[in-house]
Amino acid sequence: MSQRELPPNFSSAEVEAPLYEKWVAAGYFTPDAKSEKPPFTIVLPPPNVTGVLHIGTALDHTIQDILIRMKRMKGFNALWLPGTDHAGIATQNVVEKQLALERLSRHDLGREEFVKRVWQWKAESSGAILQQMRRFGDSVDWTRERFTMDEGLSRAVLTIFKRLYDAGLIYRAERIINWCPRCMTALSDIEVDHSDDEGELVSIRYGDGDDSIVVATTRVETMLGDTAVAVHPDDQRYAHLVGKSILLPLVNRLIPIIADGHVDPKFGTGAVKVTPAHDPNDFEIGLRHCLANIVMLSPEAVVTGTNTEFDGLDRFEARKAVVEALRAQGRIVAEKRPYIHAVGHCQRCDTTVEPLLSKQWFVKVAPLAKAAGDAVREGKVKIEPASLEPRYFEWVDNMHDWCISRQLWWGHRIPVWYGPNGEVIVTGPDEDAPAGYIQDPDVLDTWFSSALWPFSTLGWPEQTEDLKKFYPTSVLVTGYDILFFWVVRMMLFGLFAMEGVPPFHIIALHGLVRDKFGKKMSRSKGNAIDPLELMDIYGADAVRFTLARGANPGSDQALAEEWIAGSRNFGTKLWNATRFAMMNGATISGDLPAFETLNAVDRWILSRLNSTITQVDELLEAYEFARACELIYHFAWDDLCDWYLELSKEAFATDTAHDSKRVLGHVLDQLLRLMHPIMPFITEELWTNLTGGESVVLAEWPEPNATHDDAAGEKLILQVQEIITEVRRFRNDQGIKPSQRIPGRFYAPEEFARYESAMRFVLRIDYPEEGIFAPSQTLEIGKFKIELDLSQSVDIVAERARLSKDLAAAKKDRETAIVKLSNDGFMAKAPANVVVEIKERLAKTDSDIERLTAALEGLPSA
RNA sequence: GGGUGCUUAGCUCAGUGGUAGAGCGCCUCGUUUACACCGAGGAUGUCGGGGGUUCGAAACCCUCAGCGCCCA
Repeated sequence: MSQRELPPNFSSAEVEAPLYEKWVAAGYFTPDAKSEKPPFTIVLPPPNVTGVLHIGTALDHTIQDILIRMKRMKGFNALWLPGTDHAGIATQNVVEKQLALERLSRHDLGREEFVKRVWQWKAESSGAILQQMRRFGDSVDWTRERFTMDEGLSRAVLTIFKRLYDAGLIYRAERIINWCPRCMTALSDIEVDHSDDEGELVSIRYGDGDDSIVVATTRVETMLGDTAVAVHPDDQRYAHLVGKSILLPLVNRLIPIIADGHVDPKFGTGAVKVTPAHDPNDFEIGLRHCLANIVMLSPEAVVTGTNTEFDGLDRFEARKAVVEALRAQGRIVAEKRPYIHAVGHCQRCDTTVEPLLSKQWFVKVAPLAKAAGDAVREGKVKIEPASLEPRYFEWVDNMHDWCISRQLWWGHRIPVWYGPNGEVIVTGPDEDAPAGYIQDPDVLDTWFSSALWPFSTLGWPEQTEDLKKFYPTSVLVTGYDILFFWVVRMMLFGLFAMEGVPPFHIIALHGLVRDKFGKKMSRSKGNAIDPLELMDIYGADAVRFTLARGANPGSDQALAEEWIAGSRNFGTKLWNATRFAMMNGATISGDLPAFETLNAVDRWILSRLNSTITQVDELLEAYEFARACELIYHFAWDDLCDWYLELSKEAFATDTAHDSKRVLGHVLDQLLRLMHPIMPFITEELWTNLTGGESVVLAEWPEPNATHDDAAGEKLILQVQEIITEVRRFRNDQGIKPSQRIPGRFYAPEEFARYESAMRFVLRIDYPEEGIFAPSQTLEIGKFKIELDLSQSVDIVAERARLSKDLAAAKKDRETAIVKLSNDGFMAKAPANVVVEIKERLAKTDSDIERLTAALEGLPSA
C-alpha cells in the first residue's frame, strides 16, 4: 500500500466518471441470485423513455442509492433494478411531433409503420436519463435493466390481463370517461389535472309560463344532449312539475322533469339539466331513471348529430353560439362572469378534457383495493412516514373503477379478440386467436404495465431465480405525488398476482423539491433548477448531499444553488482534512491502541465517532436522511476539523503523536465509509488513497464500539473547548490579532496539565520567560486560570463590556434556577436528575457571579 | 364541501414536557505548519393570537387567524 500526496482540491468533473465506470466494470452493483446473503431489493421507479433527470428524480435517486449502498456495505445481497417506462401518450406525442415536421400524421404511416418508427426513435434517441443516472452515481445493476415493452414484461402483461379477466375483474362497458380531444384517447381519472379556470355560469329558462324551470350550467352547449331536468324529491317549489315534460329549447324535444335525491336543492335554482352522455353524475341519474344517452360531441369535440344549426361547430364555438341563440329567444335569465370553477385538463397536453360516454375496458378495483388497504391496515406493508397513511386509505377506500383502454398505437395492445358472431376471447402469452377474429385496436394504459414492475422485472410469470430471491422488494421509494398513480396500482396487481404477497415491505415517501422560497418549480416561473447544470459546476456529490440534507420524511424541501455550493465546500473541507491527515502520517495499519492508553483528545474523537456512527445508522434506517446528514456534517466539520485536528496539530508537529496517527486514520476510514452512500465519489477517492483498499463500495459498514463510549472524556474536552473559546473571545474583544503570540501562565487542575501545550498551540500563548513575565491580566474560566502579559494596555471598556455581559447572563441563569428550586411543586414532582441538574447550574452561576463581580471590581475605572 | 398539513432568527427549516437550534445571509478581525470552497469572534426570536392542562409548554388540549396540499 502506497500513500501519495493528494492535490489541494477535489476535481469532481475529472474524477467522477472514471470512478463510476470502474465500479460498473468490477461488477459491484450486480448481485448474485445464488448468493446466501440476505436480499435487499429496490426497483427504480422507471422514468419515461422520453425523460431527463430533473431535480425531483435526483432526490428520489439519492435516497434510493443511499439505502442500497448502505445495505450493500452491511453485507446484503443488494439489488437496485433500473429500467424505463414506454410512457404511452408521452412517447407517442414525441414521435408524432417529429412526423409533423415531415408533414405526416401517424395515419399516413399506418399503425404498423408508426409503431416501428417509435421503436426506431427509442433505439436512437432515448436513454438520455440512463446516462445521467451514471453521472449521478446511481449504483443500479445495469445487467438487469428492463423496459416495460420488452418481451418478458409484455408476457407479464398478457398473463395478468387474462388472469384478471378470468377472475371477472376486467370488463368492457359504456361509461363516462375523460376524453382528450387532442390526444384522441380516453384517460383515467388520475391522468386529468384539475385547475380553477375562469368560465361563465349561465342560467337558462326551459319551458314557458307556470311550467317553466331555470337551470344553470357552465357547459351550455351540452344542453343539446339533455334528456331530463331533475329536482330534489322534497323540493316543494317544483313538486307540481315532477312527472311532467318540458320542451327543450333549440332542439324542440320533450324531456321529462324527474325527482332525484342526488340534486342539491340549495345549489342555484335547485333544478339541474341532465345530460347523461356528457357528465358522470348525470349518467348515474340517467341509469336510475332509464333516460336516453344522447352523445352530441364527436371524438374531436365537434357538435354532431343534434340536427341543429350547431352541428359542425367546435365545442367552444358552439358554447357561444348556443348562448346567443338562447338569448335571442329571451331564455337567458342570468350570466355570472367570470365564474371560477374546476376544469379538467389532459395531463400530457393540457387540452380541456371532455367527459364523454364511451365503450372502454375497465378494471373492477373494489376487491383489489380492499386487499391493498388491508395489507397496510394489517401492517404487512408499512408507509413511511406513517402520517401519510390517511391519504393512502382515502384513496384505496374510494377508488373508482380504472379505465385501462387507450385509443393509442404505442403500448401493449389489448389481448382481446372479437369473433364474427360477437364472440369475445382473451389470449394469454403463446396463445393465438382463431382465424377470422379481429383484435381490439386499443392499447393499455401505461400504468397497467408499470403496476407489474416489482415482479415483471424479476422474470414473472416464470419462477426465476431472481424472482425467488428478490421478491418481495424491500422498500419502494417515491414522491408522495405518485402514490396514487403508481404505488397503489402496484399494490393492487402485486397482491393479486403474487397470491397475497405485497410487492414491498415498506413504502418510503419523500416530498417535492421547491425553489429557495418554498415555491413550486416551473419553467414558466423561471425558478426551475437543473441538476445536470449543477453537477457540472459542483459535482454529483454536492447535489446529492444537498438533497439528502433537505430530505425530511414525506415533506417538501426548498433548494437553492448556494446551498449546493455549501455542500461542495463541505466536500472540499473533507478533502483537505484527509489530505492534511495523510501529510501527517495518519494510518490504518496495525491495531488500534488500547482505548485506556490514549490521551483524552483521542478518546474524545473516538467517543464522538462512536455516537455519530450509532445515530447515523439509526437515522438512515428510519429514512431520516436530513438528520443523518446534519450529524455527519457536524462531526466532520466541527468535531474533527475544528477541534480534533487543531488540538492535535501541536503533537503532529513535534512528532509525539504515534497513537494519534492511528486514531486519526481510523476515524477518517470510518467517517468516509459512513459518508459513502451519500457522497460516493469523493469518499471513494479519499478512502482508496488513505487505506490503499480496493473500493469503499465494498467496505464494511461502520459498527459502533461500546468500549469507545467515554462520557468523562467528552466532558473534559468540552471544558477545554470552553476555555479556548473564552480566551479567544477575550483576545477578539481586546483587538489582539489572531497571529500575535502572548506570554501567559496556566493555573489548571491536574487533569488539564496534559493538554496545556495543545491549548497553548491553538491559543498562541507562549510559556513565560522568567524575569521578563509581568502578568497584566487574569482570565478565569471555572477552575481554570490564565495570567497573560499584554504588551499593550488592556482595553478597559471592552473588558468591562465583556464581563458585564457574562455577569448578566449568569444572573439570569441564576434567577431561572432559583425560581424552579423554590417552587414546591417542582421539588415534589420533577424527576431527581432534573433537580440535580438545576442545583448544579445554580452552583455554577453562583461561582461565576462571584468571580465576574470580583473581576469587574478589579478593573481600573475608565 | 370532506380530508390533511403548516405557522420557530432576514430566508429555508430541525426541534414530540426540563436554560430556544442548524444551514445560508449579516457584522468585526485575520496571508496561523490542510482548507479563503478557510479560520476566529459576534448580532438577530414575547416559537402566529388567545385560553387551558402541568411543578414546568415551542412541544399536549381547546379556540381564532393566515397559508398550503389532496379529494369531491
